Amino acid sequence: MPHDHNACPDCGLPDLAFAVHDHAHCAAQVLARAEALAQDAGARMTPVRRRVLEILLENHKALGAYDVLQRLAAEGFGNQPPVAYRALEFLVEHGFVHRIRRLNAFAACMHPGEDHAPAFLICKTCDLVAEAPAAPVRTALEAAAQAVGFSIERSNIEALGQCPACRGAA
Amino acid sequence: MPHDHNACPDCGLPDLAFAVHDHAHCAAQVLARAEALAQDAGARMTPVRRRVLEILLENHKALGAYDVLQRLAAEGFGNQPPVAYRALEFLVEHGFVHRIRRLNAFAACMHPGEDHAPAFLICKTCDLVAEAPAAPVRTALEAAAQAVGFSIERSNIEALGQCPACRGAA
DNA sequence: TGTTGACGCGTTACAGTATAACATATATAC
DNA sequence: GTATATATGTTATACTGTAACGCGTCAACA
Ligand SMILES: [Zn+2]
Ligand SMILES: [Zn+2]
Ligand SMILES: [Zn+2]
Ligand SMILES: [Zn+2]
Repeated sequence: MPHDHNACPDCGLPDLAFAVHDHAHCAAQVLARAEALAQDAGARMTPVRRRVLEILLENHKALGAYDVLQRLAAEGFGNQPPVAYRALEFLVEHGFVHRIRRLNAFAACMHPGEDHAPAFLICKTCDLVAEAPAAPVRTALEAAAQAVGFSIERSNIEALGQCPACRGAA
Repeated sequence: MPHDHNACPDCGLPDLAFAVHDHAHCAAQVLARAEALAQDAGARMTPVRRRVLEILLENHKALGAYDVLQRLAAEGFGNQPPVAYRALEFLVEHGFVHRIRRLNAFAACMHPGEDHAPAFLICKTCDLVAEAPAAPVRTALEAAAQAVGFSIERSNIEALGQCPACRGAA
């Protein structure tokens, strides 16, 4: 039986993105897991790729490709768009990063290796992005598709609103 | 009691986008309804706006803003991006057009005035875009958000895959 | 009826996002 | 150690979206 999707597998804290938590720990765990998974898959976690993941792991926000690129350039990596886009593409393909279409941006996956397809909750006030467990949502979506004979390959479910903290402040 | 969301309110054909149907009739109905709704709302359906809606109603596909613009320019309207974007913005705001984020494109709403928030089924083979009734999906999404204290304001649910016809052909 | 203010449209200019194509360097496979 | 595949850097360009200004039109109102 899998553990609660929305909890840190190590410290057990629920609701990671929106709750206060030891994010250094959170990020380190995810990075280590991603490294191991890449190793297992025979994928090469090169310096640029690792660095991009680290940058995205700095907080639970989504960054545009050009934001990432700016960081990379400042650290001596290439300074042209493909440098960022290629690293991001690799990370997305391997499930280490999610693409948030509504924001034209990318966010580190907080549950790498769990083969999930979460719903993204985007706080319009603090910009935090959380991955919500979306199994029931996908089931309903799959049913809706099946009703008209459509077969789903990939899907994106994104919600814009307010996180608990920002709602409380308002 | 509302009629079946996925049926033509006039001819009753289900599964409009993917099923063969009299699309001229389909488009005319939707256009007429949109005109009436705009009238009721005190919104001005100007020539450019009407034309953009007509263009999007030509088939059940999504068009990029620049595709629309090209059509407009060829017909003597302005040929600069804001012309297309402004008309599209108006149509989206009034619920006559949906924005498909995954495609950076826009598709005519086939159920104007029904205050719906559908899931979009995008066929990667024939490019048709269908609106699937998504009430259960939204309910599940709402539940997932509520579980972490998040309040949703807007959301987009988009699925990429194959429509029945294209799946049959393969 | 003449003024005025809101709105829509056209245009210029620019900002932001993404990819194609080629050259170089690096790492794996044999 | 060479051949082969993979990754990186770079140039150039394509695609998507918006800010800001000026003009014309239409409706409200004095
Ligand atoms: Zn964290
Ligand atoms: Zn994830
Ligand atoms: Zn139709
Ligand atoms: Zn619709």
